[in-house]
Amino acid sequence: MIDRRQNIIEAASKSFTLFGYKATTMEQVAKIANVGKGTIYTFFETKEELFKEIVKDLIKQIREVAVAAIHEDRPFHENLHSALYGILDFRKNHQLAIKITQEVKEMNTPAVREASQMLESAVLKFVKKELEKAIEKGEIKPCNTEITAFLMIRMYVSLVFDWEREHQPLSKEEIAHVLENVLINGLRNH
Amino acid sequence: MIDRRQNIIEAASKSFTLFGYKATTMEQVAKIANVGKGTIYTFFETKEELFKEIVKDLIKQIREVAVAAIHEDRPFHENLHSALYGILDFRKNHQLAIKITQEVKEMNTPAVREASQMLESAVLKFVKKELEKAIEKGEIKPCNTEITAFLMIRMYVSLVFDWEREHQPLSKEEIAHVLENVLINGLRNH
DNA sequence: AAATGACCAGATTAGTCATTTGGTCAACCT
DNA sequence: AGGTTGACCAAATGACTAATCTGGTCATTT
Repeated sequence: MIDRRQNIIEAASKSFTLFGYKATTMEQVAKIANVGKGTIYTFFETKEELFKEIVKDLIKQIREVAVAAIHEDRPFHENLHSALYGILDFRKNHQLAIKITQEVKEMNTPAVREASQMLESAVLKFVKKELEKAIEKGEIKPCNTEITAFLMIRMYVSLVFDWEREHQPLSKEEIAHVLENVLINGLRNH
Repeated sequence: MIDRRQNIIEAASKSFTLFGYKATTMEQVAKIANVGKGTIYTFFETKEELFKEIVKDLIKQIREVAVAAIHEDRPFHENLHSALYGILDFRKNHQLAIKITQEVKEMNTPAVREASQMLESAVLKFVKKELEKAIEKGEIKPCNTEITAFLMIRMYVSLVFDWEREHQPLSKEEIAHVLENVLINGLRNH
């Protein structure tokens, strides 16, 4: 029990992942972390702050996944595809991310909704930056990067999460193909 | 009180619009329609069937709006824009459509969810047909019309409904502009 | 023959109260 | 003395129940 703070974070993370934000009690976290409940409050002002700390870390991990998917020498659409797909794949497999989305849908806890928005906004910023880089390189034409990033993410989320609600799920390759044809090349018949 | 059936439909429509599906009682409908409760059941098997009848009519109206927006001599993207925008504008202003979306979000009543899906699927079919027509005419290149229609609708809904959750709402012209640049022409720098 | 509303079983709701929980702080180690 | 703790509190929660409501039926009325 050397680093009590880290200990608490790990315990809380476990509990949030397992039971969600609302169903996690501070006493539960204290027990898992092997500390008294009061100790938690010497490191974190509130339950919410503790949660935010963990979400911040989650966002950091996501950014790492995205950055790792980018190779400066590859064409823009390939990079964007692997980055976005990586992000969504991470989110699809990361238990805490799943719990957050679940909880925001079925109980709409304010703190959880806020966390979810922060997550979204981090991804938006990332895509926007990539768009700007691509425009500067001349790979794509100038456009409103805010709206375009927003749309691209929506499309990706739709393809990865929503499409399979009523259809066969799409493979990574199919999604890449759709992205390139619809978004990059455009539908127009040249 | 000549056409009792129509009378009931109108009363139910009023009530569904005002209070939503769940909060509408058959007795309420009977009272508004000036008939006995039993009479409703001589025309409609269940509350759900009555609701579906009304939704069917709503879909018909939407189709009319969309069809009216199409002019065969205009380019594909203009038609699609005015049709989709017309649909969403209708939906945004039609009280019953609003109630349905609200209710499916906050109570998720099965009958209402189903109605919402039927609505969506009707729009999807419409856009898909328009895409096929445009491909045949050679206006756009061949593509998976199902996925593409799905994506276009998602994009439109995102732009019209979701974007303004955290930004200035977009004008009709801005949306048309984004549609043409992102979807039709593509982002690639030629 | 068509329309009706009293009626019923099952669902929903309002109200209650005991339990739980986030957060505090005086006592307690070390 | 400074960090740690768990008993403690007000507020929130949720389990439970009684009362009400509602979709649907059907014997009676018109």
